[in-house]
Parts: sequence; C-alpha cells; structure tokens
Amino acid sequence: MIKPNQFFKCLSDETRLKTILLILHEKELCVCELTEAIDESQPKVSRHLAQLKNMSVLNTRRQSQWVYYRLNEDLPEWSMKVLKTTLDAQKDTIQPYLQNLSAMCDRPNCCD
Amino acid sequence: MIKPNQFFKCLSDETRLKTILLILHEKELCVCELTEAIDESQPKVSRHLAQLKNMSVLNTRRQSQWVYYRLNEDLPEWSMKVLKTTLDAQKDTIQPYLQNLSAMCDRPNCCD
DNA sequence: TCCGAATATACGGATAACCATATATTATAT
DNA sequence: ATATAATATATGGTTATCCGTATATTCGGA
Repeated sequence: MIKPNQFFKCLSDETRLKTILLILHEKELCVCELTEAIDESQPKVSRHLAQLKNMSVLNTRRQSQWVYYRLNEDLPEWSMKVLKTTLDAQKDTIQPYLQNLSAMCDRPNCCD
Repeated sequence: MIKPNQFFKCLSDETRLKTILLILHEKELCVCELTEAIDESQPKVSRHLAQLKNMSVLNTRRQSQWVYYRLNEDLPEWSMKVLKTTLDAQKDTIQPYLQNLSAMCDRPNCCD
C-alpha cells in the first residue's frame, strides 16, 4: 500500500498531475492522447506514466498497438477523494488540455 | 496562490507531512513540541517549517521565546479539504506522535 | 517478413532536495 | 551584562529527480 507522502510525491510533478487529472476526468487515455493533450514529448509522458504505474497509481490495458492508462481501482479511498477534490478545483486549468484532446484528428477510438 | 503540484510537493516529504498533520490536529504547535513529537533534530524540523511558511502553507505567531506554527487560514478551500481527508485517513499513523506530545514534561503551556 | 506507428527504456548530464553539523539570532531571566 | 533556551540559518556533501536524445520493443498491416 502506497504511503501518503509517496502518493503526494506522485502529484508533485506538473506533468504527472496533469496526466492523472486528465485520466480521472476521461476514465482512460492512451499515451498518444496524453502526449497530444498536454503537449509534451512522448518519452517524457511515457516515463512519468511508467512511474505512476510502478507506484500503483495507474493501471494499463493494452488494445492492439495502444496502451490505455486508467486509475488503479484499488487505490485507497482517501487518495481517490484527494484526486476528486483536486480535479474539482482544477476544472478550469485542465480545460485547454481537454480541448487539445477533442481537437485530435487521428484520435484512436476507444471502443473495445 | 500556490500551484497544486507545489502544494503536493509540500506534502511529499515525510517530515513535512507529519508536521502538517500534527498542526492540523492540534491547531498550533511550536518547534520544540514538533521536534519532540516526531523525534527529529531541531534544525531539520525548523528547516522544513521555514519551507512551509515560505510556501504560505503555514503561519507563525511568536509568544516570548516560542514560535508557534499553524495552518495559513488563507489556504484555498480545496487544499484544506485535502489535508482533512489525509488526516482522517492517517489518524492511526499520527497516534504515537500525539502520545510523544502529551508525554512531554516541559511542554510550554500555550495560554496566550 | 518487412515496415511504420505506438510505446518503452537506456544513458548522461543538469538541477533540486535533503541532511548533519556548526553557528547565528532572539528572547528571557539573573 | 551575561547565560541559557528556543529557533533560524549557513555550509558542504550526497542522493534523488528530471530531462533530452537516442534506441528498443511490440504490434498490425502490406
């Protein structure tokens, strides 16, 4: 089980926090979607996602060539609450990233 | 106004998180109380407290030779909520530190 | 089987974070 | 004035974090 300060360390990096909030908002996102949404390099995004997966904050699902990341549903209740509280307060902040998302022309359609 | 990821960075260090949760629980604590409660060196505690004050997470009140730290009441609502959620989930964890506190024989009495 | 797209990892370097120790500051009491 | 207690800061060293770039890996389609 992740220690509270470790969980907060996951949220202490701007890139990681953005990806987590976006994933919370969208339920599930693949690497290329996140890369496009927050406009960061693919290795950078991938590295942070790997870190979050390693810390059991995120889970992955592979669908053909895409890897979808979502929140680990086994996260303790309090940490989910923290994320929801933060998302609520940051709705405006992530708005532009959500727009980048919907503006993607080659966005993979996520129907299983 | 503190950025969310910066706020979380404040909580990402174990010493800082302990002090913040204890202060939230006790409303107000001075350096020597915190030092005794979490059993860390005075400079270490002082340094982290200075950092938290610098980030506008904590405020200070001087009473003769003691400096009391409390939460900055201007903290945004969402971050207070995050702290309360965390404290709620960590009640057991901080229990031993609270016991150290009440076991202090030379604890300064905090009546203004 | 070979190519391209999506993703992951390795490597090296720059910066930040953290610590222990020593020392400075501030206030109180004698 | 001086000593003592509480607190703050400075210094130098160690480790962790983060990044860009280059390179693997994995999968689907031609």
